[in-house]
Amino acid sequence: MNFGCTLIDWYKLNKRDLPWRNTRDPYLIWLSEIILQQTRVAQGVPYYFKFVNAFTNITSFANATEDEVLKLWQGLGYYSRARNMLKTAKVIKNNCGGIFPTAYDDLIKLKGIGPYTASAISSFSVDEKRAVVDGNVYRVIARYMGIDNPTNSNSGIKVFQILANSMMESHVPSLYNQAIMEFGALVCTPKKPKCSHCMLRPNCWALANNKVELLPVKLKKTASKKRFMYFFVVRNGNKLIIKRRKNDDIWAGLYDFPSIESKGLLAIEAIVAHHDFKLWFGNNAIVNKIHKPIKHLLTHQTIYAQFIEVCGAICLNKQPPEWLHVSVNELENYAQPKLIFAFLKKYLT
DNA sequence: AAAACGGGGAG
DNA sequence: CTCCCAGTTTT
Repeated sequence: MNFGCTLIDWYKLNKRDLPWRNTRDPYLIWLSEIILQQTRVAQGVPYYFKFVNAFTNITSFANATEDEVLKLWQGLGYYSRARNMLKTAKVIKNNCGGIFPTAYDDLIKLKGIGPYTASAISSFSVDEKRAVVDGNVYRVIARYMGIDNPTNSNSGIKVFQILANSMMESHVPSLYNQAIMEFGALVCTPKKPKCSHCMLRPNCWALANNKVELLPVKLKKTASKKRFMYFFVVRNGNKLIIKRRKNDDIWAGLYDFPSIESKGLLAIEAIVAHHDFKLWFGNNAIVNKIHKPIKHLLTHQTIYAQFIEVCGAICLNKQPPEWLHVSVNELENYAQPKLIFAFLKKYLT
């Protein structure tokens, strides 16, 4: 029995019952695929339901505001996915008559849809013959075939795509693609793979050569950077000052507080002496409360954050025009980074 | 070719 | 703590 048949037989018996399976609707497949980019299934499922309920079809999605979409996306990370979804929804509404494309060559032109997602949507919706290559596929092929090209190198990406295409053979693309990914997620896992009861074990190169834990090979990623952020919590009656984050940094389009940033740890004396602090709050501002520092871990940076409540003589005329005064019960309409959301939850109770 | 982009779970 | 997840875009 060959590779593909073995995978598909296993899949039919062992697949998970996931909410985006059993549909050919490219809109629903697109929702699930964007949500699942660099995201575990368990984390993505609730968001899939949120979006399906909020937007029944691509046109209703296209009519949303960016704030609305980001609010639904809050907590999922990689927020450019949400902003790109809205751009793509508008393009489909305005240039494709609201009909979601199913052809790889059309899909690949859309924002947020790369080679993996275009392959997934085109194969799952209309069985276009396109082999998906995601983290699971890299792992299964690297181990089964004994491929040690780095999966995140330019040459490695090419090699794995070619191998993935040829290994699909003449199997039903939707079925084969789902099967190889599900197998990678459930059996050929990154850590502690279930080799002992793997049906591919007779032909697995890595198992025969005792290299299962060493494959796939991945080039080391850049070291995590440290950042020190100081957020000013300014209350004006029942209103708080928030602002929308710029597009040149993390959390683009989400809302946080006026803040300053430093390369290193700052004492409170240095914070109140900071140029921006004096500009915004004047010399008579009172630091009401200094919250305990928080260490917020991201994949590529470690953020040391501190929330500082400020009151007293606020220089209202020196406030940047982009600052918003939002009443406490309206805050829930503004998407916030996890760090800010977690603070507000405690602060407001 | 390399860096940037979040948050969570497993080990 | 490190690794990596149904990757894509930007530099």
